[in-house]
Amino acid sequence: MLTIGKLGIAAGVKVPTIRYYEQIGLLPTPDRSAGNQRLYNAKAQHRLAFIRHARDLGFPLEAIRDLLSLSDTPEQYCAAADVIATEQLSAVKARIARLTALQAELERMITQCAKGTIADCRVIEVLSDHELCGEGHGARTATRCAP
Amino acid sequence: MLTIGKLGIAAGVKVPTIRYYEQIGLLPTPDRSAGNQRLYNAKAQHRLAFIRHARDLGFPLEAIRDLLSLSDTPEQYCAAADVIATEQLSAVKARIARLTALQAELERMITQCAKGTIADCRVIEVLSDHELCGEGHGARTATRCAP
DNA sequence: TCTTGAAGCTATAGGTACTAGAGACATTAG
DNA sequence: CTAATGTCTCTAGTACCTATAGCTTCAAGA
Repeated sequence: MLTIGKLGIAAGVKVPTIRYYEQIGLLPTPDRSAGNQRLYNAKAQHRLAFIRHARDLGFPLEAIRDLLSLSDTPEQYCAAADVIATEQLSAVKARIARLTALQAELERMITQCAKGTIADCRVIEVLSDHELCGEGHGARTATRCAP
Repeated sequence: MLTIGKLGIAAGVKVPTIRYYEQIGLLPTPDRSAGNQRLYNAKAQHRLAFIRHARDLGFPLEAIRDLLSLSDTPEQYCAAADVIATEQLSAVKARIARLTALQAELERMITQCAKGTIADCRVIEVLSDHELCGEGHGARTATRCAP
């Protein structure tokens, strides 16, 4: 059984964040020690690691709640989870493309910087170019710049 | 000259967000029409598209402010610019590494989830398994995905 | 020209996902 | 046993928007 601090280290999540996840119902209320401290088992650690990775992937907490409920009721089809994952995948690919372009421009700037001023800074041009977006623009947060 | 609504459509940013960016000094105060409506030129549109893309890539507004200062003051000393660019470059590289790992994870998820019910679906397992993280996972804070 | 409906204005409040702080109790290393 | 660290609850604050209210301006059709 892990205390909340150990769990946080194991899963890579800060302690107040764990308590916050419990508060909003993403994590079940854990057992308590004689001194009222939270005690977590391996299953809780698994669940928290899942939440943390999904957040890293850009899933909003509500989507994570849905995914968890799908796994909590395994008789359901997985198509809903697959749809969410596929959406996130295209968003991730678009981000990688734009970051790679920005990386190239920053490297060019740093090289140029070795010789004079940055009079021809093109950072804005590089990152304001919609060509790197894919297509649709102006959707909502999670899927911006991704079909 | 664009009105704020047209600008929002062009750059993929909601109208209240544009006003918010102006309020916090990320966008300069624009000209106004006779009837007090904001009017934007192509330069403002470029700048807003840049902000939006940088936000999409996960840069905090303060980092964006730094990046914009590179192009706002091209005459500034290269040393200062170099510091900003180098800082941002390492942030960009870390993001690319992490996103690439996450892309692999998502692709694996989708493949494994292609058929069947949640009972066979390894979405939760894959996403809670630190072994499948790859490198850049946890770049945001030093302690995430700890051993 | 009038009108009507979308789009703009300011100001304020609310939302998501945390994060930090205070002050008290619990646990553990020396 | 004591000192240091960890955990408890609670409240408040942050970053970054987003929605609402109540008003004014603009543009296009009758």
